[in-house]
Amino acid sequence: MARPSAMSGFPELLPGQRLVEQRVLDSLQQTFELHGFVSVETRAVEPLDRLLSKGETSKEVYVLRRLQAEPDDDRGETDSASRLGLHFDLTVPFARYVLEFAGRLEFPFRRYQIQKVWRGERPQEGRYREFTQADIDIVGRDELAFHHDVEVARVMAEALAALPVPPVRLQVNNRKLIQGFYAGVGARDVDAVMRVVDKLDKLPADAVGALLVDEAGLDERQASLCLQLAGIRSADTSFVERVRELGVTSQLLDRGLEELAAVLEGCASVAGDRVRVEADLRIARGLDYYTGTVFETVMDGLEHLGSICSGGRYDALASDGRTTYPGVGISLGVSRMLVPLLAGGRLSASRSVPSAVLVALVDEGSRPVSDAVARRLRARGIPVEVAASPQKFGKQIRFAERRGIPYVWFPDPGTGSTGGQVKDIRSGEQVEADPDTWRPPAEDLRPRVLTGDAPNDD
RNA sequence: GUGGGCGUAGCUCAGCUGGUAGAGCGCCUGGUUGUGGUCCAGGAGGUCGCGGGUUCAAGCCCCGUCGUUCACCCCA
Repeated sequence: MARPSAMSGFPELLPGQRLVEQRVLDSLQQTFELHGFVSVETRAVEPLDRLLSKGETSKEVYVLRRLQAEPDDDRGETDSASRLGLHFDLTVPFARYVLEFAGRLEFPFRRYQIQKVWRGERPQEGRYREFTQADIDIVGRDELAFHHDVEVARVMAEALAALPVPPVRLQVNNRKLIQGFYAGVGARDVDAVMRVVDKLDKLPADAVGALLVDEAGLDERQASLCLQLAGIRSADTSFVERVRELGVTSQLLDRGLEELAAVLEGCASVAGDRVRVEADLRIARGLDYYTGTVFETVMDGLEHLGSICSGGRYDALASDGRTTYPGVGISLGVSRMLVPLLAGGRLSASRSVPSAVLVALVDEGSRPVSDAVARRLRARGIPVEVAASPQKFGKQIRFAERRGIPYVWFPDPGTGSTGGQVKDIRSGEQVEADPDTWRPPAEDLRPRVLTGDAPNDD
């Protein structure tokens, strides 16, 4: 069989890269759990009708079909309720999960979920057909206090700050604020205004202004006000004053300003060099189910990837017709964030295997001696592997070097498994050692994540 | 889904106006008597994505196809 080649949009990592990804996932899990979020995993498939109910994402869904299905037994061709599709995000499955287990969950329910999702899109950098998302959401029954918006932002900011990635900018806005403002200036089609304003990162401001007149039915003055609003950004609550200066008033606007200010104040304690939290009144999010706070996040120097982490407030995350479950959540695109950094060499692991020590093999006959040394080291939590074959020591050292294993242990068959010498192959230093007491420095125990910039940034 | 670029050794690529393939890196072996990285000397490895066409002759031109990549769209 011919050598298979990479399948575009289905990124696969090399061992050292996977090591970095695992570190990141561990870190996320740790932060989320520190804030009391519980892990949930949902099945990979949902009924097609449920996946499609959110709108026109239909083209993106991968459909599942049994190879042996009888053609005429395949009601699925027409019956979307019995057909299955792979989930394309974690929010839809979670909403279904909440409804299904509502009777056995405690509300407000806070969960994190780290899983693969699938979208049948045209792939490109940062955009994949199979990728990992890490979501946190808080969902309430009938109502959900606003302070959870602040909480979700703070948890994600803290999670991002702990990751070995470039600094990020968490941009926050509020749908009530912009909708209230647009209504306040007299826009008749508020959604149309929002859609047009959303084009600001693709088109120059005057072009967007023209579109506001042509497509959203605003007059010049209204369009100008909307553009001025979109231009407001601040890392503190000073945006409130600047919005007031535009002289537009509405109740909804007041509410939005209040909420957005609260999010910024609430995040002040976690914001820093690694994560900057700012109000950006340009952010709208295309998705129409957001009703309040909205988030978008970009990495410094990698803005072209788009948002790596977004979400917001839904008044109706889920509803069974009788009870409504409002929610607020953020979704981190782990693959979008990591894969370009790994591919560009900006993120790597100090070694490609967990082993801190390679125990050399003198000859096949003394393998039990090498195994015993390894066992003693492992008993104290030191990751160890034994050389595959009794090659010349030069070869065995090179074996370790290729994998980045920092230490090679030379057993002394004369003394059995209790002695030998250990060599730090980076410095060349070699000392007598006892496998029951020797241990590597803490920083060598596990592979480290290296963030050194390689000559490749975009 | 729409439009453009590209597909040559494991990797990154070169190959002039068509004359039956090259570099760097990597890999393997050796420079004896069990300690790598440097250096030196050898060596392995390619149906030039695939199919068809034009031509005495195609990696190079034409058509198709698949793959890949970028932009739009959408989004993580």
